[in-house]
Amino acid sequence: MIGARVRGLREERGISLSALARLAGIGKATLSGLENGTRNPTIETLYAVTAQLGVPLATVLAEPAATPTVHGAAVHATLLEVFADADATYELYRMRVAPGPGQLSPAHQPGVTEHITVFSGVLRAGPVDAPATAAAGGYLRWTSDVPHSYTAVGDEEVAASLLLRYPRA
Amino acid sequence: MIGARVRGLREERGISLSALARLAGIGKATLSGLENGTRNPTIETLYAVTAQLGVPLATVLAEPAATPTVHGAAVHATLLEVFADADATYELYRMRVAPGPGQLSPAHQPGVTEHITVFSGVLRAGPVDAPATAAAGGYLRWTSDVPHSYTAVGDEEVAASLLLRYPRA
DNA sequence: CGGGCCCGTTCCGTTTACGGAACGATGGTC
DNA sequence: GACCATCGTTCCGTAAACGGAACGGGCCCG
Repeated sequence: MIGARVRGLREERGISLSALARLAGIGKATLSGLENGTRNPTIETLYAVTAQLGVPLATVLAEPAATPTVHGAAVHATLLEVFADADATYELYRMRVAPGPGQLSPAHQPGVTEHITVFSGVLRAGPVDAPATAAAGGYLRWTSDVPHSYTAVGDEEVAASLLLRYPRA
Repeated sequence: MIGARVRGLREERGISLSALARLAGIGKATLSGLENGTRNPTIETLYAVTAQLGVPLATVLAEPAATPTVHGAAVHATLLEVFADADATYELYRMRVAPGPGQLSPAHQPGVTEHITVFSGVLRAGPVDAPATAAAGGYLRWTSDVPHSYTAVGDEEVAASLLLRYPRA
């Protein structure tokens, strides 16, 4: 898993296992075992390798579901950041809405608001009884304690940022 | 360094070293040595701990600023994502504004717009001749082809997301 | 073909990270 | 006071990660 990523990065750069081990100041046996997954490396060892590869440690630490994604019929969102404040918790998503029939989302807790800034395409979203439309650069905002919908207008996929605000109960 | 972060996260949660070691399925000696920096833990060990703390591994691996950050007198922004569309390029930032005198920013190219959603604190920002104010959950938007300013109102630091839209020339 | 070179893996002795147990310190209860 | 539970550190034998050396394989060159 992590070994495969290291090996991939090394081969991308076209350098040999022996050479990388020498550059990183570790034994060839260590690097071989790391790449093949037969060793459980220390942070220090892994850092020596990633530093030589010029990538941050996080690159090879394939977090299993580190960035949770939400899939739906038309909507696909990736969590970029969570911010927990005294008054509310914010979740910032990168959202894509595929063209077609759109997607319905059930009501959230009372007081939850959604904030969308459209990057590209045309989005029609909001409470099912009063959706609004925004094109690239536009902004939408509604209180999502009622069922709401997301629909891409036209044939183009919509890209946008979605901010969910959950007030402290 | 990394030990201090683990200790900080553990104490934030108010659980003892013994309890965390038991939950993570590792020895108390191991966790003690890890927190005090007298051991060089394996990935496996560190993962067991961070998983129990509910944070990704990257949280405790003090990466030297992998993502570019913009520092100013009062504003500190971290680039989260860049989105290049046919019509415009978007840059999404995580922004903090320190309390105090605020910060002035010169005019951008014509047509550039800024979009801010405030997470916490109260922010006063916009064109210098017509700034607007937003509290937690609020949204600001202006065309930034004129000089503009950012100021935290009150003593609390402002946290927000900043979206910059650069129309294609 | 033989020799030299570098490749990646395997072997092996040393170092060290590991978990369990023992330790002294602290706080609460009777 | 004695007692007990839990805290975080230290001690210690074991398991394993470490680097160096040896190994087999592939390639090039004379």
